Amino acid sequence: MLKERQKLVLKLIIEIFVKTAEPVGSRNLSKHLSFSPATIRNEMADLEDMGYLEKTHSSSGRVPSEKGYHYYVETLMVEEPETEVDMTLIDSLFEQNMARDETIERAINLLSQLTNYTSIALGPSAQNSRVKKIELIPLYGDVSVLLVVTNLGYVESKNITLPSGTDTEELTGIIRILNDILYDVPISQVSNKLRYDINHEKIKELLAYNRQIIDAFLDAFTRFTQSKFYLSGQSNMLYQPEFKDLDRVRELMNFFEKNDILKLVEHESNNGLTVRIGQENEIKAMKDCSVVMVPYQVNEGETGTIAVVGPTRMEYRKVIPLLQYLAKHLSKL
Amino acid sequence: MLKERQKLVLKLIIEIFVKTAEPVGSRNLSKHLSFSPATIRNEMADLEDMGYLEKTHSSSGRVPSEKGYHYYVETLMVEEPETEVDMTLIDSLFEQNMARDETIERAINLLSQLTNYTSIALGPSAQNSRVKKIELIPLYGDVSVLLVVTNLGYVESKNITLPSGTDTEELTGIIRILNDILYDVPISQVSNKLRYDINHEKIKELLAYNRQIIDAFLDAFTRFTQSKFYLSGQSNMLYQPEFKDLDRVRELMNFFEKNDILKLVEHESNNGLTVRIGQENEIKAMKDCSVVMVPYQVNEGETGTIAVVGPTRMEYRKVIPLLQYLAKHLSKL
DNA sequence: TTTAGCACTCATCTCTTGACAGTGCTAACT
DNA sequence: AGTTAGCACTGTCAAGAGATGAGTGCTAAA
Repeated sequence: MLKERQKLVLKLIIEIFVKTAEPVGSRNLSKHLSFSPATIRNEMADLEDMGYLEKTHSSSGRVPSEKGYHYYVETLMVEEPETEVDMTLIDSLFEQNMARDETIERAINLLSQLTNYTSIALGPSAQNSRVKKIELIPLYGDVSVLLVVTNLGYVESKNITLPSGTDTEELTGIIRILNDILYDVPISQVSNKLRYDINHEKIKELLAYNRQIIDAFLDAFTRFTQSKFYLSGQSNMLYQPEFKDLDRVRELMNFFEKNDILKLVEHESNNGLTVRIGQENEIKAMKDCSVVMVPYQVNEGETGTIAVVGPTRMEYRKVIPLLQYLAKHLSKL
Repeated sequence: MLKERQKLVLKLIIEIFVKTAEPVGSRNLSKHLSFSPATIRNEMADLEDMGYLEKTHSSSGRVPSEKGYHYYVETLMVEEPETEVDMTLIDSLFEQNMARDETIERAINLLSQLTNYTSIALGPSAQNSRVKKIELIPLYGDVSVLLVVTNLGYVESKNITLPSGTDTEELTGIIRILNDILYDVPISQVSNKLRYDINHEKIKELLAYNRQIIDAFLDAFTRFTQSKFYLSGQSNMLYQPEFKDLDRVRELMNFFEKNDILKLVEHESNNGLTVRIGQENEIKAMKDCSVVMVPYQVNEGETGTIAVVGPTRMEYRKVIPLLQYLAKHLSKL
């Protein structure tokens, strides 16, 4: 158990380090505290022994350890008061009443602007919705567009070229069959149903008729299962002093460019706030980085995630409330 | 007019510099040529006087000037023979017969992989297509989804909440009116038509009835006019020696992150290959960068652009044929 | 016209040095 | 006991001094 004064010192060190990114020395600390540098040095030595602080070299000031950050986030941290102002900015964004996709995108942009870190949103996927209606609309020549609409309003389309001279009535027949088979089937089960439920007489009929339509379907459906994702403020990281080394920058930017970030954000079983500090995200490029993520719920079973990626030296007391506030807003949409 | 030997020297300097990114000296050149360093130095001095070469400092080797690159691209350059191999890779990508969006995305990825530069594609916009069909499909409660389909198969949708207790028949009536008014109207004119053609009796009726539907429409239509765009291989630039300076990196990454790249790629009136070398793209972040772009045509009036961004010291003789080859393929889709 | 030779110019790398920020420890003070 | 002043010690960082080397321009000879 930490003594009160130790807590105070730890908190101060973290908050100063978050601002300056420089190891914090006893002289510097004593300006904010009513103890002499020597006393503070003793406390720091103790905190280091307990694993809350580290040194960058034998005669440097102290730097928080991952354990230190954790303790800070869990017990020491108090919400940054200025965050209130930022929240009104979020409010006003939501007042504009835009389409959800755009709202998420703008929210993520705002978030990375407010925090100066990188923001990520994983949109809800259509995977949990069910087929509502399938349509085939003739366009020109032999080309038609296939439409699939789900019960939550997700839409996917794909152009297909039918064998020339296909009978229109026959087509409407096919579409009717598809609607019969697939109505109210969850998106996640459609491809199985189409592929393996071949015993079904009607599907046999269909396959015999035109393989291409089925393929177009499968294509459209796989697109349903890919949830959109938004990324903003990557370049903010370049202004963080921990990325003054070009190799680190390359590593990080490569990482952002790949879709590996998805793995990072896949939220934990625990469905509230998750804070992963430093090494905990096992990705090499994310050394010295932390991820804070919060799920949001859009509909029954439809959940997405928003997250902020920053250096371990992150303004948790600002980021965490902002993320939670944003998630609450998004859930209300 | 350049003498043959001068052309040879210029070409060699450019091709060596493209590989090494180091100023090219006379001794180095003489290894590839059957003249002594002194002779070559004389030619280089002449080429510098004519503005094809530059020095980084008084006693450094030579570096091509922008004028030098231009001359190279226009007259000296011969297609890199290995590009053939890359083209078969492009071929095999197109054999997979994916949806167009995905094809473009994958093509751009491949392109940045093959070149080690950054690739951009500007998808064709739906702006030039016409309204084919409008539908309103009830989902649950008072929520319906609005669908707009164009004659080329573009689809946009938007969920709307209708005033509770809206009559279904009334709704189908509204949709019929909208279809009547907007059928075959070019997307680019829809919003004008809806907004200013208010004299039209039927629209008056509609507005009186429900403002929300109109807004949903306008929203869906504005999304039609935004052409998708694809960006890949940003981080490739970080491995180019011209970006060993962090400030440059920040500038460039910022630029990539903003949608300003669109401005860069907006293709010229001249509808073939465009090569913009160095300062010609007036954007500060693009100092020392070149852009090579080629339009591709998808349908009557539907054109997009693909482009490669790299350092001025770019492998033009590889990039240009690849881009053109890719554009040809995309046009065939 | 070509080439060898030479003096000269920068950029770059390494080594040294001094300033500086911070620590741990000891001894004195409350 | 807990706190504080003093001091020797340690590591980082920036600036300066050579030393090295690649490359040039110019001149004079082949």
